[in-house]
Amino acid sequence: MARREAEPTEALRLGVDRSSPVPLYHQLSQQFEAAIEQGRLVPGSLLGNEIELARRIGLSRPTVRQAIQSLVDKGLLVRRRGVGTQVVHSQVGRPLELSSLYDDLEAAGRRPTTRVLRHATESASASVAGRLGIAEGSDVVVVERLRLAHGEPVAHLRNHLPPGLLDMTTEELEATGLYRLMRRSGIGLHSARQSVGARAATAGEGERLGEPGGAPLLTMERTTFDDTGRAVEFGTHLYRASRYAFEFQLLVRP
Amino acid sequence: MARREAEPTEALRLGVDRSSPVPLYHQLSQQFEAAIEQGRLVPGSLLGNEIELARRIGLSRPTVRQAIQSLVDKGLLVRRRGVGTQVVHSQVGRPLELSSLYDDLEAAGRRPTTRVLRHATESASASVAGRLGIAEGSDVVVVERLRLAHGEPVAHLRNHLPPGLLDMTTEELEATGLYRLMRRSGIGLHSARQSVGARAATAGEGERLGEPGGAPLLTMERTTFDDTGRAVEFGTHLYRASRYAFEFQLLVRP
DNA sequence: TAGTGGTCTAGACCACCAA
DNA sequence: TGGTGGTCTAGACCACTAA
Repeated sequence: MARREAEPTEALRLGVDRSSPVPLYHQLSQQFEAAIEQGRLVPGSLLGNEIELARRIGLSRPTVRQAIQSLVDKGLLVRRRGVGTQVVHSQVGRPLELSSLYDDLEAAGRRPTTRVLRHATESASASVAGRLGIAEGSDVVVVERLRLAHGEPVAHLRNHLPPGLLDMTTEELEATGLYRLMRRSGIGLHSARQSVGARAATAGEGERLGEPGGAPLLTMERTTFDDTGRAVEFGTHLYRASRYAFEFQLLVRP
Repeated sequence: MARREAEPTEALRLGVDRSSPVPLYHQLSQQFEAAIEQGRLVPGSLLGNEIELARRIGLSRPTVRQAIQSLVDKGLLVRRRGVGTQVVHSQVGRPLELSSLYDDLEAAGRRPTTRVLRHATESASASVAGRLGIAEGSDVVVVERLRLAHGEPVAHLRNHLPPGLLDMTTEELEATGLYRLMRRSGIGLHSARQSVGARAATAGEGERLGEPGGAPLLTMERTTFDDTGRAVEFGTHLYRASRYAFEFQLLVRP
């Protein structure tokens, strides 16, 4: 006997526009994603089998699979052989992204501002040169910034960049975040290696950040790579632990 | 004129075993990955075009593409339309994984051991119930452990688990990590929401961890979900900042 | 046993990039 | 202008799950 349960996707008006330059699988995955986000596809509901889905929408099965796979990769759907494809049971948060403090603060409505403390070119120390994969003693751009939220210090950011990579003004650095400037100038950010730790503030660090000496600080070191694998930035950052924590969502690699 | 450069993959002895139960695309991607790791494919080298590659190995192009795509997802390869597929220029570290302190310490050769301080069932507080998605006041399993490396305290771990999920003994908890126990009992870990911060140690916390009161500690809160999206664990952990930092690799979502 | 996703094939046309 | 990856099709057989 055929298990004839209500097929939630039947009410979804799925379809694609073949005259659009947007890939068909992407159009489809966006429709599924919107339906999940708006609650039209509730957690646990089945998408229906791929072959029937493909027939109904007028696509081939591989294309439908590609759409579904992209949402599985995002953690929104789960596939079970012999069972079907379901919406995951609980709300998954934002997927992990290369976090930008500026964007994080702005998204939280905390009105980020930046004070540029230093913006210069100097010769690379061994440690900086090693992180950026350039020769020791060659030129590097150094930027030190104080990041504030609602006028209160949140973090002290020190970045080293390879020379000639990014032509930015101090005004631009005060108006937005470093990652946005990079993306805007066509640098394709790809990955980053991060180390997050903690230590007590020195007297000078405490003064800059508005904390007493010895106060706990979050530390982050990060090297960011573009999509050819070249280092485009090395950062050494200090965060007021009383004002900031890193939040992120991890997906397990199968 | 045909650009006839040395084709590094020609010396790679690529091939698949069709009698193996391992998927063909997976066999192929493993061969590429091994070649990259061993330096037989150096950064920047081209893989050769997909159609020719498929012909030489005796696979269809989609299968070869699937193999390549999995390495692109891992950050080992870069595709450029009109150019080809290249090995990324710098060695990328381990991809981001749901980190297990036990595994991290073991991989670093730091001989992790565990002392179970508490292993009991109690009724869920509002905060714990909310994180685990269960009713307030219902039973939860609580585990408190001290994790040591080379006999020195590194972290204090407190976990809450929904009842009936995992039947573990105190001996098992002393012998291995919680994630390994979960995987061993068939729980498919899927994702986690983490928050990492810092604060000063209280006198009691300092005593347990071998730090003076007021010493900086790394804090982590984590809720872990299985592949149906149900919460399987909520943890509140304290790490000695002098002995431990989180290291991880992030990939930017395209 | 019936139904599902997992894998694989052999083509096709298009969009982008470098020379 | 030629070569590359990006997308798409219409099938096929297999492995796993639930009943």
